[in-house]
Amino acid sequence: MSTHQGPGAKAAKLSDVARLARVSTATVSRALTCPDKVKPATAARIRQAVQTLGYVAHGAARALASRRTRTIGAVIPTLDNAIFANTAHALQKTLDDAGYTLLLASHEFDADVEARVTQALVERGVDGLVLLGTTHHPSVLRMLDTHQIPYVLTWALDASGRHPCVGFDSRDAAVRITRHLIDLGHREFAMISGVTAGNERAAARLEGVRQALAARGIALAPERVVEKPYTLTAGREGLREVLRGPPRPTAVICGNDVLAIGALAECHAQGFAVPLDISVTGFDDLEIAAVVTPALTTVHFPTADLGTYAAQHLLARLAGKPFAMRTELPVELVVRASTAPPAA
Amino acid sequence: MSTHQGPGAKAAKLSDVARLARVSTATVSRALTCPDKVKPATAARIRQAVQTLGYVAHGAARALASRRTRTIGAVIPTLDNAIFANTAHALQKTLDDAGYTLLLASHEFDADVEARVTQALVERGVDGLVLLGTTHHPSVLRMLDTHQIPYVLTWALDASGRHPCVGFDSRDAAVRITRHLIDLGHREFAMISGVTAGNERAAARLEGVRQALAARGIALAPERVVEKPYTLTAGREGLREVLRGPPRPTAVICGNDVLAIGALAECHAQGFAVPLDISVTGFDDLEIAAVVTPALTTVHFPTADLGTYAAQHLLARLAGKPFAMRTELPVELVVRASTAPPAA
DNA sequence: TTGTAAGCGTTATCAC
DNA sequence: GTGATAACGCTTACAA
Repeated sequence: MSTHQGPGAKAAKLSDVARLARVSTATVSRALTCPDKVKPATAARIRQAVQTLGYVAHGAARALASRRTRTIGAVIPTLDNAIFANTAHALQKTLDDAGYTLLLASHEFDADVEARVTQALVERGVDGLVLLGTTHHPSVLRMLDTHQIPYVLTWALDASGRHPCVGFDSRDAAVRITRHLIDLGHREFAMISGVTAGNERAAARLEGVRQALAARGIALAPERVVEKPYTLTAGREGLREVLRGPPRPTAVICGNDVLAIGALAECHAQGFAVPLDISVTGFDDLEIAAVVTPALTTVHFPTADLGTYAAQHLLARLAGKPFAMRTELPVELVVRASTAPPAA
Repeated sequence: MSTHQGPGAKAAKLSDVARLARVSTATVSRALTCPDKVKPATAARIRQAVQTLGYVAHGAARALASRRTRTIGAVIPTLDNAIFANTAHALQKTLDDAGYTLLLASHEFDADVEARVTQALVERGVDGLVLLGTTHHPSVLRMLDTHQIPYVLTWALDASGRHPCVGFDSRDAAVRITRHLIDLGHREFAMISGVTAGNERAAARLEGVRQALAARGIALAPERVVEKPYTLTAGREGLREVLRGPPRPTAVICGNDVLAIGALAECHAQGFAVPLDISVTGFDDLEIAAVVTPALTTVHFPTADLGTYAAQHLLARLAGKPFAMRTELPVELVVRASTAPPAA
């Protein structure tokens, strides 16, 4: 039963609760944070007073005195890509269950912006930080060190072994999907990559494709590689571009699922049968890719698990529990339809 | 040029900067918040000291002393739906440009959780709050009043006129789309609605459809209405369910675009030509709906603009500038292909 | 333009 | 178990 306050009633503070409950502020503070350290009767009186006054703790004061905010920051490239929103969602759920609040910031693939928003989060006093990827502005890691802020890198695996990380191996995934296509008999490849500048994941995927092809002696001509932002229309454009001039590629690998869906849409628009005339593959694999485009072969990345594990990693560290320095999540090659090349 | 700190160097505080710059803490504070109130030479010395020490302000202390956090909270149903992620993204961009940080919380369509996370944000000391929809737990509005926190309701328009809001009229949009279909000649309708419990937007859309049909004397049989969560597979299921038993509906209205895309996928799976055999319409209209499903008729909601305007509204209030109590954003009926009913 | 000093609302360390 | 009280790091009158 909540007691109604008059409109505009001034916000109560700890001392108000203390006065009403006829105890000291210290006791109220204890009752609020470790209820088992006060006598049940006292605790009840305090609870009652809190109710009556509609008391809500002042987070800043609490943070200043306790030197903890129960807040975790996450810096992601963008919320506009469902795949990151997905990770953010999992992060937020896991943290919320543990009584932590998530502070979310995005940088739209700009390293300077990333440094700025990270500093903003540090200023806000986050107890821990989730960073996406392994390459960061030097000032970022320096800040984390200076302020002794626990952090975890996600969506990638740190090769140096110096940073805690939970992620998957984009390059290896690209190698696997490419080998799969080669094994099916494809020889004419094209790639619609994400923009590799400032995006190590996009770069790793492109590199993996290149490497797997080179290992089998297959060339990937420059005009067969285009870099595009992660949008559907860019995927359509990309397909048109890699189709210029014969021979037509039989396998088009896309940097992510959004590009792949766009490419598929363009295939249909141009009258190609997929996967009969041309094979399209992608990464990330949103639910939508699975439902809308049954002809799509993808590497599925467990992006929600990523958020959950990253959160758990930080929570463990904050609780002083042991934690794995490096967690690699498995990725899955999802073949939904035959992607063999058309008979020549 | 940043000076490197030894690893683990203790975080500097304002007084350290003051000492190094040979000024008082007050002057440093001023230099940091209103640089034009200190002599340029002093400011330069202070900047230098800040650089050298890698000083980062302590947000909690600052918030406690200044009684402002430069932080805005937003409570949304979920990040899992791209449409809300979209609004969140716009919010965050606009706020970031103004030097504010966004605190994001979601409640998964549970009113109690909403109350809890809102309180968490109030505890964090948000300077303002963005709330989605007009119906909220009573404790939520009471808290905002008690703490005098500026807020704005979004994604809906407040009928009472008591709350600042920026949104659109879901019911009216539903009426418009339904009338459009009636005018084309449809008489057999079905609706795959979102879950209306705890979701006033879903309820408003269903109500709008019902009302427009009733106004023209068209019945919507109970078995022609199913409520589903906003997922693609639910959309497929929904279509199967409303198809049970003749006569087959010629027009299926979906509560949002995700359901609509799922329904379309199921139409294809069942061999229906869309929009020849059956017409599918939806709301929200993600980019993906436009690219992947050219047969889809939708009402397009400007969800990104919503985030931008909501942020601007709060920023204006915090700056003491005038602001519109109620902002209605226009929605757009997007017809991408004929949706006339099949000849009987 | 700059310095002094009194808070801001908690928590935490002591005694009791 | 509970109560004083000194921090916590910064802002902001007010004074100089």
